[in-house]
Amino acid sequence: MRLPWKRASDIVGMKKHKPVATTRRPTIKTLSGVTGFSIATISKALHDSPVVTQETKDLIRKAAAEIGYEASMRGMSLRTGLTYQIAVLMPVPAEIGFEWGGVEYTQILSGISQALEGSPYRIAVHIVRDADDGLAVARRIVAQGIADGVIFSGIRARDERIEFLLESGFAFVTLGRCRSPLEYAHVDVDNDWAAHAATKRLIEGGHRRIALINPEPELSYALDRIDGFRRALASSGLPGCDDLIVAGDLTAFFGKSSAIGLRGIADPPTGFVCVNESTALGVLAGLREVGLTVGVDAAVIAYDDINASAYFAPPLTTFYLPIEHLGRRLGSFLLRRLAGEAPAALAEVFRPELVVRQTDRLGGG
Amino acid sequence: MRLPWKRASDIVGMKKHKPVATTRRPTIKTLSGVTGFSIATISKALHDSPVVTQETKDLIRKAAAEIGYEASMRGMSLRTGLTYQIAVLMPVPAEIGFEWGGVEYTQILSGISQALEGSPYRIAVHIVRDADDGLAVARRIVAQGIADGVIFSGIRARDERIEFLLESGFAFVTLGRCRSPLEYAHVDVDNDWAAHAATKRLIEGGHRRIALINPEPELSYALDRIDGFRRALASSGLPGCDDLIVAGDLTAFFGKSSAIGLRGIADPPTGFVCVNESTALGVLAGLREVGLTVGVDAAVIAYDDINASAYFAPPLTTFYLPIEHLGRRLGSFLLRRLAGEAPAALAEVFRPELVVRQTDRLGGG
DNA sequence: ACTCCCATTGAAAACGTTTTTATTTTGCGC
DNA sequence: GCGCAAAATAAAAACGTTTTCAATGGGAGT
Repeated sequence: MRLPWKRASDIVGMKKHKPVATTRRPTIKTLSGVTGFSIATISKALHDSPVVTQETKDLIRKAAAEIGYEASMRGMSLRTGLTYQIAVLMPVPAEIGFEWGGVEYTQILSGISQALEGSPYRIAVHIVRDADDGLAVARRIVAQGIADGVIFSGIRARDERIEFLLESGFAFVTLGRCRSPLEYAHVDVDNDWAAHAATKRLIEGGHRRIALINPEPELSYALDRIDGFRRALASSGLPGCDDLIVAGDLTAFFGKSSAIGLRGIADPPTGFVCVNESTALGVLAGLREVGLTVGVDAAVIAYDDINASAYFAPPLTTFYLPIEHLGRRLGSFLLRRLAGEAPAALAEVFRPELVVRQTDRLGGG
Repeated sequence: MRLPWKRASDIVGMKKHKPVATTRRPTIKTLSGVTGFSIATISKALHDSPVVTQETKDLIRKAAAEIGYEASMRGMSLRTGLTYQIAVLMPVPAEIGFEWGGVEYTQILSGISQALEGSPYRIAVHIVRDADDGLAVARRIVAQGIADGVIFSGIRARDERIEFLLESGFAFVTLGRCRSPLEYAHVDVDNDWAAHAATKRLIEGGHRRIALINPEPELSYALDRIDGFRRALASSGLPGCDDLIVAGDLTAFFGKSSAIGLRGIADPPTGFVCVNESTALGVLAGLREVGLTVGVDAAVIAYDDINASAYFAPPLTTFYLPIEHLGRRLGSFLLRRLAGEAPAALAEVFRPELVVRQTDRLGGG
């Protein structure tokens, strides 16, 4: 192993403009000198240990506040083995290229960060290419103790990351559920319900041939949506539309090419259920390109996008879920997990809110 | 100061399924036992110090690789005073609400992360509400040594964060430049040029009244764009359009209401230069609402968005810049800064690429 | 008054590094 | 073979905590 990295002390260009007033930040020893108590007592006092008198605690806390003492993360970290870091696995496909759908993570991070406010924990972002890479990163995080907990998404029907983390007893929360009957902290969206509702809505609008623009089928929530989609058709006594289910990445390009392709087949779809806003935008563009705007509707199940559907032409009916909420839950669940709560209690499934923006009736708009 | 946070060791629900095979990860002492060398020699060998024989280095490195030794970040951190963390200040307005434009940070993070790959540094995301909050966070980072360097954006004409960090000698890189003549590492976009080119293009298309949908005027790049905008009009001998410059947040809502408002005044604009895709989408929606599609064009200067303009109706001409590139530069500049390079050498201004998608001619489309 | 115990506090070790200083080994000239 | 400098390695201190264990004190019970 080689560490070709220079230390900060080596850095030449970093001239400290205030080299004289170099008052190092106070340590526990400084506080010991000020108060006269030993560092052991001080540590205990600041941690509210029952063995130390209330009077002493007050004294020490007051002094700490006065000299502006804050425990050094580095010292704590070494001693306790903790890092006070929450690893967030952010999926970024290797080849981003010109288009990219992965737009929702800013809000997730924002939500998590809000939940972590006031705690000593910080977010550390780890970029992962795919689920396999995610597993590798998770392994490294556990093996090297890089973080105290992990948050990740893009859950697959059978998810090795979940299995591994459960086995190693590491704290984690997922956005999404796998299909294995495992017990772990998670936040999810009721995708089955949303897909069912969206499909049902189009059926009630008179559509009988409905397409489902879905994400890659390894993803757990892709299956959930297929379930809801099929259920809606079946319960309405309509023939299944499995031939109109397409799966791909979440780009507008995929939406567009799917729409064009599907409109070219015999008995083409007149309604589209889209996985997110990007694909919906693409579908609209595709329909325009083949000269269709009336008689074809689209509904979006967008719980992870920029909520721009209102500005599309035509405006789209969506199932909206402020993903920041989910992020906040992810963060607070992980904190509670780290505090010792059992994972069984840490689960929540959100139902997105229907935002009606079009009539969804065949020929309407 | 009180630390109400439990340790990992307190956590009850975290049963280790493999309590027996609890082989702690090897430390430098383990390696010392294995090789017979002292920990001092080992440390030096792994850091490629010239005082240790090549033979010994090889021996130690081989042993290290065999037992899978990796230096503990915690130990290093305490000793060196470094954290091996890069703080990225991610701006998130307090009230996200239903709409939100801040969508680009995922790509920035991805780029930075790519640059950091192979280095011991990791990204730590810090959410900030605004520039003032950013200053407060920067102060805390410096005072408490939370990170070794900072990356931030949303630079203002006069930016206190830059001033503070320069003064304190802390390593940082900015996305954007302030207008003060200071020397610091930065990455930026040639906003003046882009605004000039976009405006010029609309002028050549026959437009004489052109609106500029701009971000809030405290931002440095808002001023740059106004400069380019004015310059284009002036050099074409056209009267200025300062009355058509509007400033606001980067949401589609702002774009829409601006377009509607501007089309309502006397001598309304027929061309729109938009700050980003969200506002452009809003402008299109607004123009639709007032019954206008022909005779009015829009150009987008979008270097920070989802690149969906191709799917708008009509498709928009944009100035595109893959922001991930900028992110990569930000990361590598910070690494070089940390390695001691002078900030003067660490500056790069990108010129976005024109992507023509419409004729931009008055009446065309 | 002498133990004994409990309540506080203090001393010291430990976490895993890096770095300074000291010690040992080697090579060389005589 | 001896002395000495130089080269290589080892020892020890330090970074800032937490935690175990020891020490001190006072009060109650006899």
